[in-house]
Amino acid sequence: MKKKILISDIARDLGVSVTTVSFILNGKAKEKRISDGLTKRVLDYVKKVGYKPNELAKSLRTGKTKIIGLVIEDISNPFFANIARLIEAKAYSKGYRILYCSTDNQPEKTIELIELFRDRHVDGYIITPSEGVRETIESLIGNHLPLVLFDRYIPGIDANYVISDNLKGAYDATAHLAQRGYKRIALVTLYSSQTQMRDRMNGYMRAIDTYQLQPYVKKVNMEDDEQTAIQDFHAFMRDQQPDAIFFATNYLAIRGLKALKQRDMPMPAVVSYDDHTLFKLFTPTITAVSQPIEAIADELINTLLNQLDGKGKETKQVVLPSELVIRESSSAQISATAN
Amino acid sequence: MKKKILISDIARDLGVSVTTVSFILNGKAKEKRISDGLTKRVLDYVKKVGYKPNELAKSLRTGKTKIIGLVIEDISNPFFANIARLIEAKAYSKGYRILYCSTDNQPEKTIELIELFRDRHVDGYIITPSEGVRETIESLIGNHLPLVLFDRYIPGIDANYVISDNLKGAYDATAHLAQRGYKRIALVTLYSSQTQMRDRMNGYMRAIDTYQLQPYVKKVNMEDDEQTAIQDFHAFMRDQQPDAIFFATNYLAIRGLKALKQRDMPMPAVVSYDDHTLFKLFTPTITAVSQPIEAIADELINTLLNQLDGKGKETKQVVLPSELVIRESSSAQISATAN
DNA sequence: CAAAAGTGCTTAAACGCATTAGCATGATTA
DNA sequence: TAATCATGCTAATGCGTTTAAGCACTTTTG
Repeated sequence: MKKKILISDIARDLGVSVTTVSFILNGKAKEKRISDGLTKRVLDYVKKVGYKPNELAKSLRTGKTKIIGLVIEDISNPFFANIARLIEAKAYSKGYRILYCSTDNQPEKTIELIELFRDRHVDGYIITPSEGVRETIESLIGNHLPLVLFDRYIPGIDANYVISDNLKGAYDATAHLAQRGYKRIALVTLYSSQTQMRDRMNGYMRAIDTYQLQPYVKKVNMEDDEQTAIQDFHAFMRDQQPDAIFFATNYLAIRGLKALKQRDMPMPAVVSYDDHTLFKLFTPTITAVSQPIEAIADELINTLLNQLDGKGKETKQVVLPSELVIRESSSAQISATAN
Repeated sequence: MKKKILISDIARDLGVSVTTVSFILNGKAKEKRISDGLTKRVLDYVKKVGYKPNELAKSLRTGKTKIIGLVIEDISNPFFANIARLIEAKAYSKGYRILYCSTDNQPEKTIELIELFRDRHVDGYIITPSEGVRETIESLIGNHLPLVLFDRYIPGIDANYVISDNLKGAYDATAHLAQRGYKRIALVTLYSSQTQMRDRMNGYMRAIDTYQLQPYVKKVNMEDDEQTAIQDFHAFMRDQQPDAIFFATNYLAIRGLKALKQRDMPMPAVVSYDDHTLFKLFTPTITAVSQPIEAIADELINTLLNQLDGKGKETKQVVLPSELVIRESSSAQISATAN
């Protein structure tokens, strides 16, 4: 176990001061008018002995950690996992690393995690805010900490955010079902007042109004265990007999499909908010409102990097269009044969 | 933006020394014989003003960061994402946080990431090693840094690892297909000499021998773009006409299913190594070798925590059983009707 | 030709905390 | 009564960096 080399070792060995070595290492040789000869000598020696600065000491001194905190609802959800992946790649290429945690959308956990990151002095935050975190977010903004929210925002707070056009996406999905001739179009969503859910609900309602249909809304409690949830869903299907269902998230869709499969019920038409790699492999293939994952990740990391560079004083609020990907599950034919 | 409170502020305000406050904060009040009265007074004041120590300074001084580095092949792969999720939860409850990065199984990236974590002084490592990282891992072990490998190991290195029984899992899957009467059972795997792939190949081969069948092996290059890969796969299907396919990973299975779907070919029987939430929703439902995700995560984090506590001097190598989950995709009936 | 500016470095003070060694007091012991 | 000990705390140092300020020259400038 060879002992760690310090900057002072370099300085001593070369007969110069620590400061000089530090300047050279941080690319300030020219600025600080250090001779080319010495610069080269130091650089060569550093490479030769394989010296690497202690990042902790560096961070303590500079206040920068080159770490971005990613506070995300659930890293095992493909939508979030894919975005995380893209963010990670982009951040990496800019010299930033990602520290992440999943919140399960629980307020206490979210708050705790944000404070944790703050203790660690992360340079910036990318957050999917749960409910009840208004004060925490306000405090970050008050302290001028670089921050971007995504997937949802907090009404009344002037923060950067990147979301998809939930209202239009939900409207399009519902309108599509209506145009295909479905009359009893249900929405399956969460008990949640978060903006993305609220907007999807509004989009659904607007389409229902446009086509003068009756709304059928089933709200699901994510805390329920799977059995309860499935029974609950079966009851809803039995009572309301929808001929089409719009699921407000991908995991609701997956749960719903599972429940439908179990009971071998007449298969309604189905649309899911959020696409999934496997939806195109289902029988029938599943129609989905696909969010522009690359664009979201790009906007997120660019907005954050801008802030980190000191640019971007203005807050930036980005709403990206979602695209309705029409597949078999919402076509009248399939539905007819399935019935 | 209120100024950050320091430990020295607490000390000054209370008229005691920084040392005393530090002792109390670190639970050494009793050990250092500090009076109960003062202890309480300090604790109360700390709570009142909401003081939080600077974790960076703490880490610099103690050499501990309370961070675990998770170097994983691909966080957007559900198998890894789910394990990451479980590890995160367990680590969190023990006061550790997770810093993660995806390697894409590229050696240079893996090495770079490990060194990065080392620079950041993470306390421990959980790694899915790519090929060509032997020296890096040896160096970690040589420096007595707590470390657990998973999903695969590095032959000849005495490191902790947690893997599933790939050989038996692959054998069972193949044997299952053979017992169902399939004669032309193909293996689709990667160009890779990593242990998990090697063992799955060996398991397949052993079953092929047992049932005296002919092997049909298709190796896939993950660097190929999707179109090339699909064409390649179609060619293999055309030439070899397998009646059953065992995919060595979940993403190979997904790619394969996609390719099969595109061409509307006669559907072979299918088994995938690694299960997937959605496999039970497919038509037909997909038979899979399911790895014990919870057990893997538990073993991983426990082994690491033990090392971090200074216990567990002995290296620990855990092989957990995989379970064959039989569904429709490998039943002879379905296959017959699909043909 | 004196003052200003440039040159190529170094000194020393942070950054915020943990920790070792030690010091002053009063109580106990011999 | 002096030596010893327990008590309850503090001074001082170290962790590995960055960086503002400075130093002793030489060169340029007005």
